[in-house]
Amino acid sequence: MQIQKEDSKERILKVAKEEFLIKGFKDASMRVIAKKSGVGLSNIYNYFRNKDEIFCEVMSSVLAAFRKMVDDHNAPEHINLNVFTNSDFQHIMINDFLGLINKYRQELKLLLFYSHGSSLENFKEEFIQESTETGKAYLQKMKEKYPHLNSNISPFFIHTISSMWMNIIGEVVTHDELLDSEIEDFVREYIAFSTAGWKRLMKA
Amino acid sequence: MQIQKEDSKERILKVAKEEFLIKGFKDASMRVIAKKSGVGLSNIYNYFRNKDEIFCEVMSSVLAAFRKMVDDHNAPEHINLNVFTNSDFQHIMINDFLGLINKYRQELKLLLFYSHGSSLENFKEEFIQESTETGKAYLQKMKEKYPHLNSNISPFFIHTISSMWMNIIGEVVTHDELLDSEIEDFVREYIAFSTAGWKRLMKA
Amino acid sequence: MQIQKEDSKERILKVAKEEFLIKGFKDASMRVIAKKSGVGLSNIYNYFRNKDEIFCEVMSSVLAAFRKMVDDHNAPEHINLNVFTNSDFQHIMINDFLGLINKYRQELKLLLFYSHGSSLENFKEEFIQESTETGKAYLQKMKEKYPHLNSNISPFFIHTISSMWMNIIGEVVTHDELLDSEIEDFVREYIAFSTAGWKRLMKA
Amino acid sequence: MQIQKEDSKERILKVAKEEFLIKGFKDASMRVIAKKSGVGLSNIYNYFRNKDEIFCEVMSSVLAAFRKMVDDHNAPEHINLNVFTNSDFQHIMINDFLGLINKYRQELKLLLFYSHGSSLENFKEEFIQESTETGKAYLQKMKEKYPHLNSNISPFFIHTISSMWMNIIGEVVTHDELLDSEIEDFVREYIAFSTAGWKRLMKA
DNA sequence: CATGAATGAGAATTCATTCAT
DNA sequence: AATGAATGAATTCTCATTCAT
Repeated sequence: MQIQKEDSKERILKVAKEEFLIKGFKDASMRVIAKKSGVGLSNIYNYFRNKDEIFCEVMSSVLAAFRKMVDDHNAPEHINLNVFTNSDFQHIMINDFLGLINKYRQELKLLLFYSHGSSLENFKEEFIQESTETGKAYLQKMKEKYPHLNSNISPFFIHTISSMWMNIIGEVVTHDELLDSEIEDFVREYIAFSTAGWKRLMKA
Repeated sequence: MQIQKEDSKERILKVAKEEFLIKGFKDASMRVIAKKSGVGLSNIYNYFRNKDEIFCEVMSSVLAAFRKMVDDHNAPEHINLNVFTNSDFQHIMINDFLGLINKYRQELKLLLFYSHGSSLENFKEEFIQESTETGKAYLQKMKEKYPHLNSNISPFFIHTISSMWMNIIGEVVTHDELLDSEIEDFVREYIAFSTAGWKRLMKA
Repeated sequence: MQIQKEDSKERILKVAKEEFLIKGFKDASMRVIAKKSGVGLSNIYNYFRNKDEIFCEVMSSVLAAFRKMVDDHNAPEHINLNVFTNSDFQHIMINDFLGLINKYRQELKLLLFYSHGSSLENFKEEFIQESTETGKAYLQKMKEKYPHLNSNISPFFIHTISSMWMNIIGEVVTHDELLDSEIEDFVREYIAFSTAGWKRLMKA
Repeated sequence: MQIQKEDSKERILKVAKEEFLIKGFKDASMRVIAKKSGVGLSNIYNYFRNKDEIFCEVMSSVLAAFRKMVDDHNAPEHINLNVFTNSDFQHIMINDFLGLINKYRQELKLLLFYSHGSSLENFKEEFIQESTETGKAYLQKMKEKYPHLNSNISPFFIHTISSMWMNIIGEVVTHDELLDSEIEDFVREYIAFSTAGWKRLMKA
């Protein structure tokens, strides 16, 4: 019947991703995925153990890239006390983020907005938590090195800033229509905004 | 059997709110709500047309308060070009927000995180959109009044800032454990952070 | 459509019993039960929480009768050291059993042979265990009262005798075709057989 | 990948036996058997026509041994009118049984308790039926040879005694924990019990 | 205002088996 | 002898909602 043979798995993944983006993980139906993939419903289970495994496989590449990026930024040679205040540094980091976003726009959308019910539903919260801890550690080091600076920032503020990062990613990812130039404008503005903000906070 | 008679509706609303907070709108079950309310399942439909109407009714008070607050802040006498840069002004506004949050913590949680599947699922997006338009109008007026200031902020930046506000509300609402003092610290920090940011952006 | 209205539950129970007797608990299908009952599949779940609850309800009467009979026989005034050796006593007990069997033939069949997968699947084993303990207690008392008798019977023998009782019930229940006279013959023979057996064992 | 090549069949049989013992014939899954055997699911069908054939092959040895034992005992030179009443004779027979049980404990368990759904599910009943006929023939011969003895035993009693034999086998097979000495005690007791029983029945 | 029965579509997953290679 | 894809029917149970009384 179907012309294709072995790419069933790829078709399933492709269709599943589309369905997840339309309905969300929980409301996406295996029946529909099967039908749209031109694959027998039960046959899907020869490729994936369950719906969650499909979701995770759809997400695997972005998760790996995400993890790699975070680890790179946390690598010892990059640990630098200017993270928040140095706009060059921020530029690099943001551009990395933008690269990720451009490549994995759909997956990030799924991760941030459509993962409810899957085993990745807590990813965002967990990542925020992790970022918060990283942020606290930065401030701790700062306090040691530059005692004259105010590094006495409340934990909840750091948490909120981490959350904002995720929020920004969510916004960029959601707005497919943004031109590159618009994003660049935004980035410039955000860097100006936040570096000024951090300077003020820490000079107090 | 049941002592109460007419407060059935109140009991339904109370139980429904709890269920929505536990399961989310979509996954909350009418059966469970009926059982926990001590009300016959079909009887619920004498009080509400459907599950969505329950959700909206649960949410009606917070929506009204929200609307009122926004309208108040947008009232002509409050329109003021110091919105972003004057920290006193921000303080007032934030305190209003905090009052709302304290009073409607659960409802806001529902609105921001548990409304998927309901007719209010787009509330957050719509509100962000509205705020964005308001923000744009402010800047427009600013440009007219103080031509020397930079009011050429990209629409997406404004949108993102609006989104951040919602995000912050979400964070505060989520963290029930925060002490008042911690929130005060956070507010002071955030005001310092953002007013500095805005000043820098507009002076450019 | 259907002429009957309120007896749906009864029809479901009746049909379910039939299906269980044909297919066994596990292989009986809710769909089939629904179809044969002239009831919508999902409607069954207005009457019963799940398949197991149907089974238990089908079985409730026989379980109660069973329990009552056992308790009666274990009542203090009936505790008697001639249980095994006195044929009159056995006659009474057996006749009670036969009454039960006649009344609950199908249910007993379900309980003994068709309960696999249900929450009652261990009933037989548990009952044998209980009977074994009761048997041991009898022998213990006997030892105290008539020291000259041999009451040193191995636990496994007692267990096996208990199991045999269940086995006999199973056989009688299975053979619907037996005439009352045939059962009477059997009972007479079995009593002769077993009382002689016990006497020999205990005189040793 | 796998070191073994041709013993695939043996591995399948071994694993299948384990699965049957855990889940029963019907609930044992071909997929699981394949996975645990390290054999492709469809490859199993190169060795066996279907699940039933696996079960039968697992059971073939015990069935042959069972058949042989029964035939031996029914051989003309062994036909003896003391079957029931002579304890020496019973001892021999029982020891044969115990040998079988020790060697084929698992298979007997499968045959008696886990064969539901397979083509051997009626083995027990059929064997009981066969034993019953054999028993009747014995009694018939007895009646001819010793007219003064009561050989007028009801068919259902004979059937039940045959069933008891199977029941006893089931109990012994089930209780893996029994020591040899405990089994010996039990056998001695059972022989005493049943020979006394039979004597009483036939002298009447 | 309340009840309980009914509906019909929907969910994910599992099954033994077959087929083409 | 082995693989992996495919099949098609089956499973129990849940859902929001409606209807007649």
